[in-house]
Amino acid sequence: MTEKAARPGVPRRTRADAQRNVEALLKAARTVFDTSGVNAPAKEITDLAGVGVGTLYRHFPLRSDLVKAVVESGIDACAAAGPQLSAVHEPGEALAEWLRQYTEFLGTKRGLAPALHSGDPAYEALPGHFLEKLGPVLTQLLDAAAAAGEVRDDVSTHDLLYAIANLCMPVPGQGPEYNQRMVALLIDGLRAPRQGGSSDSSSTDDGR
Amino acid sequence: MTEKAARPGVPRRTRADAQRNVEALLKAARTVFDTSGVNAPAKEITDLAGVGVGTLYRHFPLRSDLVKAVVESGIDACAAAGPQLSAVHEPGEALAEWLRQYTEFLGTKRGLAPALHSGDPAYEALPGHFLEKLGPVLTQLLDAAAAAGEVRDDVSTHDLLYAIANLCMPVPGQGPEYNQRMVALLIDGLRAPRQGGSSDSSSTDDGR
Amino acid sequence: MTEKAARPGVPRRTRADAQRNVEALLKAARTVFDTSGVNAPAKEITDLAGVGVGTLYRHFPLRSDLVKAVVESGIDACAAAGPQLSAVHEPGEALAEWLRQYTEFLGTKRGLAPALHSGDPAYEALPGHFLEKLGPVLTQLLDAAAAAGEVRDDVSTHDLLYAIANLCMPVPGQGPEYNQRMVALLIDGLRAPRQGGSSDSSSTDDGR
Amino acid sequence: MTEKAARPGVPRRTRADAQRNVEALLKAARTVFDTSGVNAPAKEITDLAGVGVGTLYRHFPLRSDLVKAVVESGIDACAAAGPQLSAVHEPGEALAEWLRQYTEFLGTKRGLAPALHSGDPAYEALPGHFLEKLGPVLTQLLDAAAAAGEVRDDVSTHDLLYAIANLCMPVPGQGPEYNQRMVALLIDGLRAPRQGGSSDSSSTDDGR
DNA sequence: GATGAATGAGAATTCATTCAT
DNA sequence: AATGAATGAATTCTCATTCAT
Repeated sequence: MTEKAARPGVPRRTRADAQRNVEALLKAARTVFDTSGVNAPAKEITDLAGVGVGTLYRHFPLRSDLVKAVVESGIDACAAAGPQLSAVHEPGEALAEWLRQYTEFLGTKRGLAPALHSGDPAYEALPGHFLEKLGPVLTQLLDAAAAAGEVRDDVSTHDLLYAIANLCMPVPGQGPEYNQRMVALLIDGLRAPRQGGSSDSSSTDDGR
Repeated sequence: MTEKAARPGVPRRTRADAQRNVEALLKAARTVFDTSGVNAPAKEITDLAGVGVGTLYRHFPLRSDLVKAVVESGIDACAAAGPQLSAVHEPGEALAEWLRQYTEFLGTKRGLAPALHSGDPAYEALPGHFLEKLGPVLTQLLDAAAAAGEVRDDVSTHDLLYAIANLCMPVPGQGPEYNQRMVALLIDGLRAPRQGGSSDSSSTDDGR
Repeated sequence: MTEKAARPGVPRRTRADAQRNVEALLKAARTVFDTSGVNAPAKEITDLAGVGVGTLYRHFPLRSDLVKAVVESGIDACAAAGPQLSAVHEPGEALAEWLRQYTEFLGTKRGLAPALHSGDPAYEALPGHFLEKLGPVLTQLLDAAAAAGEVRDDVSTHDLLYAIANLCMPVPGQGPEYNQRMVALLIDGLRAPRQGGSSDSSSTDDGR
Repeated sequence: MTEKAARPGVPRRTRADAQRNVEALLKAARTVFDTSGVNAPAKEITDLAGVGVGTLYRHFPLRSDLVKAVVESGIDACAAAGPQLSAVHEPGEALAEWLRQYTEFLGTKRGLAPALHSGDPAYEALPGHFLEKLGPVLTQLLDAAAAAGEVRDDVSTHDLLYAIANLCMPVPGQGPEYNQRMVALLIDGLRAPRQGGSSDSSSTDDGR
């Protein structure tokens, strides 16, 4: 029990290898997810990472653990951008810009989208992680912009986070710039005075 | 339905059963796809349809055949709505209304979305079917609205068809009305004068 | 639904094959269990039976289903012997003889013993099956013998069924006749006037 | 314990730790064997012992080494009891009492029984260890009792050692006292005048 | 044409064992 | 000596697909 301390010269270093493996796995997973989807055989990932399957299972016992780790990588940077943008832009523009960055961030994780929509209960928790980290950031931006009258106030943080995530799904024959373009369209809709539809559609129950 | 009569010399008596089976399979597939995704075990579908697996394979040798059939069911009605709407609405509103109907149509096929984004090459052809049938219809509406200056002219049929398909992906905790709401936002963006960003953002390369 | 009836000439015969497979599996399982224990790889059994693994899983989804089936095969014959013996023997001898036959029956299932004692919860239900079928039979014999004063009355059906099952566990270097011999010893103990220990042992807590 | 002193020239300092580990492993193994069987994952044992897997393998390279060590722990005390009992009891009672103590000893190792009956060749040697240590002791007692006419003379040491080991297998819903009771029954049979079966069973080939 | 039993390839997962630290 | 990360063989189980009836 006290032996570890009793051997000061052995700082339990092997961790470096383990860390390297975890990173290799993460990197490989990102690649493979993009290539073959989140349900790609574990072997494909470990082969790419150059480790044995056992190593994958040691660090990520559940497939969803790996997915989660991939999802979460980079999310902090995205969250951090919010306050910074608020500081240097008008509320509306800060919001728009953050959404563009968010879109870009999602472009990084294209292969994950199917997992989020797979319906597999194992991934049910994933969106929560997004919300938890990014929700508060976006809420801040959204509220500020709404308060300044620069965007409509009937769209929630949650609405937006998911709508954009949806718009970021890869589309055959199109790259990330397509998604940026569509998101821009949505943002325009957000900033435009609410239209809802002309004359007769105003009576339509459009689910709002 | 009229096929029996179409082959006078062939007393193909069971044709009615086969037809009934195909329909049962289609119905079951729609349900199961929604519930368990497009890769649900074949057994799940055949059990629900009340037929043997063999019957499924006879009519839909490839899984993608079944998916394709499900995708295509109802698409004609959606396509037909275009001209009708053009006839009774202003171009912009006709477009908006058609997109709403398209959204509703997609709501019918929620379970299919993952297939479209699965990356599985077997489903690569699916989007083509959409485009083929619905593309011309939407193009007509879009061009008319753009010509009338009611919508921006830098968004293509293809762009829109996919963007809305993306926005129609199911979101946890939300029903179809959520998707309608987000689509409405996109439509607003489409009808709004192009903004691209406020003053300073005009210089920003916002990916468009 | 009514189609089956509509084709009287097709009596759904394939069952013969299935039945043959089930029997082949049961036979193979009995052999393999004896050879390699109840936890032998499924492949070993299916190879011996000459069927694919899938067939094993179709008929016996759980390993314990197979074990149970093996356990139960032959149990009815054993149960049936009870009344017959009662009819032609004195109570004490009927009991003894039945226990001998029970021992012989267990010899048939030597490989199963470890399963019963594996502690694996999957097999927890197995003893129940024994009890259910054989318990009543033995109870009858035991009560009759006790009533006739030919055996002690402080040993229950349950006690005996398990004790003998235990005594029937294979012993290295010994065949079934060893087990018969030990069971005979137990039976002698059962028929002997209760001793509990001589004079001084009467004060011993002998666990009874 | 006294080993340090036993090797004067070798300043083997860590010996104490090693010893402690071995003991911890033995204790843990006993527990785990009882709980999860002899084939429990090594990790389960090392976790309980609070050591790394490597340590387990250092001291017990083969699983059977560990099992053997567990089996043997306590066996000496059991062996030693024989002569003591002979000294203070009549031959028959000495034997009976020793068998009771042996039963109690086995109760300590309940989890091991499946190993002995697993058929796994790795454990084939185990029974030999029993025999080697306890055989001579029991032989002495048995011979004395037989010579005194207090027990039948057609049951061997080997027979008894195994029969009782079998009777000591855990039975669902029963504790060690059940096993004591069944062993007592066997002992009664041993002490009873040989019966073999009444009149008519004498003609039965009852496997003896 | 319909059925469902059989097949067997494929994927997940576990765990004994090795070995670098 | 101790540790625990890494490995990968072994095994289970599932399911798409075929095929005899």
